[in-house]
Amino acid sequence: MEFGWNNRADGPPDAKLSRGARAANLPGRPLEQTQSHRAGPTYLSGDLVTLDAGAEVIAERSSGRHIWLIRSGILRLQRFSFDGRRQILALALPGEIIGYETPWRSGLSVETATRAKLCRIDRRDFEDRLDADAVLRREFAAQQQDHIERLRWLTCSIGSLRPEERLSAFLALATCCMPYQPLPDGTAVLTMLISRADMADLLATTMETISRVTHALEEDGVVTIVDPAHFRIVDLKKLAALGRISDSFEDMATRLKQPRDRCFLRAWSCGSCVSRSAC
Amino acid sequence: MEFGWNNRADGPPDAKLSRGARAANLPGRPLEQTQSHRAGPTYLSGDLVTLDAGAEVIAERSSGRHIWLIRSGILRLQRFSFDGRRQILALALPGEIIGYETPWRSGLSVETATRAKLCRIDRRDFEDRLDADAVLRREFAAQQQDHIERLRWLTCSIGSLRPEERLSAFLALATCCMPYQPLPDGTAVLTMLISRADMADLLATTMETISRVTHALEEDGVVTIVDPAHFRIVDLKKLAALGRISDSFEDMATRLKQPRDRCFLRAWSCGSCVSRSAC
DNA sequence: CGGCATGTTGAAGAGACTCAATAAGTGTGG
DNA sequence: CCACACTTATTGAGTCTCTTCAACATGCCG
Repeated sequence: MEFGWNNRADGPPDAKLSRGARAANLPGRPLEQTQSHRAGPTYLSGDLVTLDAGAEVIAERSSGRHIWLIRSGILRLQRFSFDGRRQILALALPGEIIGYETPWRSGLSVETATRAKLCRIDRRDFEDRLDADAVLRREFAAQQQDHIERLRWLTCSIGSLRPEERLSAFLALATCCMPYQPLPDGTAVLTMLISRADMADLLATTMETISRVTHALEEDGVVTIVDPAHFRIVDLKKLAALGRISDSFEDMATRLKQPRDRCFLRAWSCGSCVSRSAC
Repeated sequence: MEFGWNNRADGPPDAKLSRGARAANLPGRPLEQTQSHRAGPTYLSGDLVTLDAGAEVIAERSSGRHIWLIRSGILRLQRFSFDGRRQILALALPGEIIGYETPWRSGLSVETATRAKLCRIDRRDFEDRLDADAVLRREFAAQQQDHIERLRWLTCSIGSLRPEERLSAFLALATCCMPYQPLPDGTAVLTMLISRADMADLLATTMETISRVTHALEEDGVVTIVDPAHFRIVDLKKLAALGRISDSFEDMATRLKQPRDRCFLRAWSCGSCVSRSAC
């Protein structure tokens, strides 16, 4: 079974499709709303929660009593610096666990970057389960490892690549974890699920630079901008080369595409989740 | 027992003391030498190895069969980008395990940043031991967590701080893991064990900028440059504030100062190591 | 239609890099 | 002990990328 948005019954709704994307029958991107849908103590353990984009999932100073399994959507792990600037440290994808970071002090917070469905899990529960189940343990260790490697990629990119190179790499990798619909001519259309601001804060640059660089890539004929949320990837190989990840692209792609969710989703498909087909 | 260089019998030799430092009776910094002392398959498992600064410990494409316990000295985990530029992703300190990164492909390598004593351990051995010993397992997990947090700090610093701020934070943190000798007047002298080039490549800037910023900090009266390898820290609080880590300094300091080595050093004090007092 | 959020474009300025020259310190040889 | 080679660190000048700030465009929704 392949892991991909195109095969999902609960893919993003078509509500915010631009004219161009609607005509081409492409998936739309959910609307970002700053609706602070706080995760209060009202949800039962294992309960399914649906949040709009921009909702706070874990506050900077949180008890850390709960962790979250992502069923759909994308979350961002971020930190605000003294002057209000934001650095996104990681995007978390469906099937991944987020919030297990030890004592939740270091000024990190987690928000939804898109509309998302989450499963809240009690930390104690989670640890007990992991202790008892070697398969889960192994899966979780693999996730942690993936997390570290992505963070290392990010650090190296920010440290020694130019914004254009970082963005190229990001777009190339995004084809592995965002809707990516092939076209008859061999190219394919990527649906960018996160906002320009999120891209900028992940890649440690500004919205303006992202915009400029995107258009520069279009000039170079590597991508075409269908509309702000849809890029036609003309030359994925070249994109990876520009992003300096030609060598590691296969590896990174495999990990991003992995059906990470299987065992966790099975493990926590009980409770209120089991009653919904979306799970 | 406190973790500190000043208490160590095997601290850095005084051979390379500058005039100023020698007069003040400060510890010296070992000489950087590009002597590529490859770790061949001749060492026995658990064997103690002494390497000069600049020696390759793990090559970019390594089998990953061995991991290393650092007994003294500092190692650097690094990656070279396409144009030969280097990004240091982490410094590894005494008591820490390095080289456990899964399949050793992603272009990472490990070298000594100072003269170092290492203990080579067979990966299988290590894993078996970890499986059997909950204390070791916990210690190792804590190390991994520390590693992630430091990497996150680095990412945020590079992403949203200026070189001067990054360096300030680094100097403040260095007081926790490099020789730091208090003076009667309340200030203290930090011995910088790594080279300007390493500082630059860790903080994602250039040697020139490091030099300029260092002198700017001296202008501001936060530090005094005794000689290239010795800084008198006049105002540690202000340094941390400049580095934007006032809030988290205590936390980070505690973790850097932790006697990380105890259980690992005990666990692998057998074999050839036990016969040397340096262990 | 107007309000609002998001995204794009332009112009100016600053910060950091590059390149090059110089200084300081170390080790070697005679 | 000193001259020499060599590494490491510092300083200077010029350049350029990227940010900043501002205006403008676009799309969505009431």
